[in-house]
Amino acid sequence: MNVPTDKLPSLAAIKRMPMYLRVLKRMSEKAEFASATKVAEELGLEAIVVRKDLELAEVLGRPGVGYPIKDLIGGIENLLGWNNLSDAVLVGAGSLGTAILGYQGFANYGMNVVCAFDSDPAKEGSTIHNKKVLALSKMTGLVGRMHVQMGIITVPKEGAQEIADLMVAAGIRAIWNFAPIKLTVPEQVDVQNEDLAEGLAALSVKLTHKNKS
Amino acid sequence: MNVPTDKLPSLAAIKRMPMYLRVLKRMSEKAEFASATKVAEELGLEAIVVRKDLELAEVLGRPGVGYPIKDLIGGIENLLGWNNLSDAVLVGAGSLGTAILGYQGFANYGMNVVCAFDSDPAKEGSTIHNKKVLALSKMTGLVGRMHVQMGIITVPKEGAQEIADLMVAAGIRAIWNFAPIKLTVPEQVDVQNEDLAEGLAALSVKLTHKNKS
DNA sequence: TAGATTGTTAATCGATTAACAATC
DNA sequence: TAGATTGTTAATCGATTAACAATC
Repeated sequence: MNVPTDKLPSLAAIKRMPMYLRVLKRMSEKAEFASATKVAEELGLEAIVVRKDLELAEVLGRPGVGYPIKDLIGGIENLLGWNNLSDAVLVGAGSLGTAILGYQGFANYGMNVVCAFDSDPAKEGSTIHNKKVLALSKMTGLVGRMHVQMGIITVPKEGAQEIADLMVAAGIRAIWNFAPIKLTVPEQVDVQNEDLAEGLAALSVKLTHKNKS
Repeated sequence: MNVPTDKLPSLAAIKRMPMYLRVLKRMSEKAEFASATKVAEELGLEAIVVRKDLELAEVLGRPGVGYPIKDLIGGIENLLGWNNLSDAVLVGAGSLGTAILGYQGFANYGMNVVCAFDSDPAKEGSTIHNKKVLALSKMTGLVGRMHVQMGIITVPKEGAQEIADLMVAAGIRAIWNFAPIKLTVPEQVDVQNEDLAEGLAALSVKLTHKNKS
């Protein structure tokens, strides 16, 4: 049952979607239609970029008017799979884990963090930002029972591979990895690495370049 | 006093540098030379990518042998401007701010977070991960006195623009922004936006796609 | 000498930007 | 009708990948 082979979305475009979603949700309170021009202006982008990206939502726009905002939001959420929430578990209730647990609005981003796990007995049983912290030994069972698909790794890099192995064994299919290390996982498991140092590197070169010239 | 116009580094390559730095520092304990082949293997990249990227460090490699690791590390740090630490201040001592203050190894990434600021009087005077939290009103003076160049914004989006304005007025030249909002700043000020939702979007489409096919 | 790996030029690929007819 | 904006095709740009002679 294959759909007509859509244009395959570029990663760059996908990464811009959350930003569109935020702006569109705000605009939806005041208007019914949004033009690419307007959205671009709000975000400091070129209108052509926005128009190309919004194609991916597969919503017909009206020349001279713009796109119906509600449909656009629906289209983008559908593209990302954010129209029905995925359950996730987080392992590593340190300060980064805590920050992520406290991040408001993952619900807007298609994700429901069920609970956290930590191997430190002192943290076991506590509650962080309304999420229970459980013993790591309970993860496998819970993930299996609830068919949790997504795992978030916020442990120090030494323990990250081990946690990834546990997650994979438990049936998790996508890993959001904050440890600065390459994880080895079976190819059917998706991994998204976050590396804060990337952004800092980008900022640093700009600053350095500027100071030189 | 211009250098011979080097190849201008691509942003993608720059963002891979921290990863190289980590691997090379680890390898430097055991070996003197590292080949692009070996580095690529460690990181799950293609050797050609690594070879091209390492060009930017402007270190001569030896055919059949590889690159002198120490020099390579120096070259990369020099490229990024991480050989001499930049001072930074952080505004917003919430859970994300706390996580960043606690992040070990910014010293490896060329940055020294001097202290944090928060507008909540209850936090004033406290210490988070060994960094003092001061009243926001003290920021301008401190930044000016110490010639701090970099500002980190970890306040909720409602307050972010205001903080950016304060930072700019105080003389900050680069802003690392974690609030999900477009900041308006003079063009000579660099901004690096971090948006966790980007990575989540990328992971979500992969997962969604997989579940469909 | 044989094997590995660099440095560099050229080819490919993909994403961004431009152009413009169609249409609200 | 005039102005704005879409949808789409083509042109440009930049990054990745391939190829290979030079050399340790």
